[in-house]
Amino acid sequence: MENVNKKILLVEDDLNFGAVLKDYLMLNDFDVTLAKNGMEGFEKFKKDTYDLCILDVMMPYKDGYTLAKEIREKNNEVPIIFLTAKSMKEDVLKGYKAGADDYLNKPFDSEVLLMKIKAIIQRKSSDTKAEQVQFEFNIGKFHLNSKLRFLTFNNDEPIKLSPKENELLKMLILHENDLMPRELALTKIWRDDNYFTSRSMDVYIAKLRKYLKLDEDVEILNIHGEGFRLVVKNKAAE
Amino acid sequence: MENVNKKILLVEDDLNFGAVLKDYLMLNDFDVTLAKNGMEGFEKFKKDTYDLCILDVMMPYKDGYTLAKEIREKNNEVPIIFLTAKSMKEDVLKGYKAGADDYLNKPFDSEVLLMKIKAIIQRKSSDTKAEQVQFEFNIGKFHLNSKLRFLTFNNDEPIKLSPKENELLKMLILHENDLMPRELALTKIWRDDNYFTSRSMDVYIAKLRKYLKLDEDVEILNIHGEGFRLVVKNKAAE
DNA sequence: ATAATAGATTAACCAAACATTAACACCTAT
DNA sequence: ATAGGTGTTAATGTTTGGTTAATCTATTAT
Repeated sequence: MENVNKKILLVEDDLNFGAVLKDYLMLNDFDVTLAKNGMEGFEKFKKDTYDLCILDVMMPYKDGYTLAKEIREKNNEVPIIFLTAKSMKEDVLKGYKAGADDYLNKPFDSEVLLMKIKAIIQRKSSDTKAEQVQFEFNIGKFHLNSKLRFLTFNNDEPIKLSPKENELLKMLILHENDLMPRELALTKIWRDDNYFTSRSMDVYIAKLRKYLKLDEDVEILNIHGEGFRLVVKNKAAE
Repeated sequence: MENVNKKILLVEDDLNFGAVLKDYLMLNDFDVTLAKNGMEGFEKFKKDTYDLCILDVMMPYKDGYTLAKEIREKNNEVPIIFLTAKSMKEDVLKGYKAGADDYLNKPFDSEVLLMKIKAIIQRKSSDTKAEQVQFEFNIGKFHLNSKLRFLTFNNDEPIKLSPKENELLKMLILHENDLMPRELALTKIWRDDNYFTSRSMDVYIAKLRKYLKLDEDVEILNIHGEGFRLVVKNKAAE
């Protein structure tokens, strides 16, 4: 692949500051799209793919956290950096919970931001190298479209999947017939690994099992203490 | 494998602060090793593998940056967080250049540190998992998949193995036809060698023997006072 | 030969992990 | 306001895994 510039979505309601920051980043060889509020930011996010999102926290109508959550529902991977004037602990924690990769208090030094951006993009691009852009999967007699989040069986009406159902099923399919470690799903999808998220995951496994009952050859098995395994029997007959 | 706690190397010359931070992290289910200077930190780093390093920047003899550079020479992947009293831009940049993943100014909020640690470990944890060891074995007419923990005989339905059964059988296979010392299994699998774990192991040997009865050429023999020996007869006929 | 030690096997028991359904909280859109 | 969708927490039941106990058998040392 050629060396294409990294694309950044910058959402900042302070138009002056936003323009200055955009120029600075563009001078440093990033492709920057500027949105002036959360709504516009989300629209632009949906229309394109970005390597990084920089979100101001305090914005009218839709704040940075809400936007981050919406972005996370669409894309669980893209790095997010929050910009904020306040440095209150609650806000920082809220940010990390919303799936932030980093946090920066205003006023900040632009060179520091640049370093952070480079560090984050670098580490993402290394573990994203096996990145799955693929979003259509066949499993037994099912077909999953993980971009539109629906699952079809034969010619039945498609089953709409929630974001979590979709992510979990996709991860199971990507490990078809192999172990999908519990911990992996929890850290990647739930972004936290504790007793409650683990119970929550069990609930979703039960939901998926219910859907998958339509094809008796498809089954989610548990490997006690390790994780789950999606198996497809009679594959020869496919 | 069981859910082992993440290991953190903490290098901090302020013994008081170091001990407090160590306790706090251990309360949050991390395995913490504390080193009181750069030299000791590097020694400990070489002796073990860690999921994260937290380095104080200002330390006598060997500062945090130098240590980070040494660590990066050995390991390009392990996440590093710097702790520093100063918030000077040059230092921050120097830190990122040395391969930092994050940066925290003292005094900092311990909950914030905890969030950062979790965020960082999560995003790293996927590519660290690539440790592919051997997990498929043939023994007589059996086939063992020790990753998915099952044992198949011919085309029979796979026999599900418990973690202990699986580990023990794997160890026996790795010593095929040779002595597998009792003490080895106890220290490696049971992590303790006493009367009760020894009885427990006998129970597991009995369980394995029951499974292995399917193939009359495979047998677990006892070597009195020494250990066990997995033998395969008529190997020529295989 | 016999006592002492080591091993074999089955069963009983408890704790942890998992499964499933229901209740609840939250947000969004009507 | 309210209905629908999504995700978490609670409540309850089931399964699995591991230890311990009880009872027997084999081996070794004297």
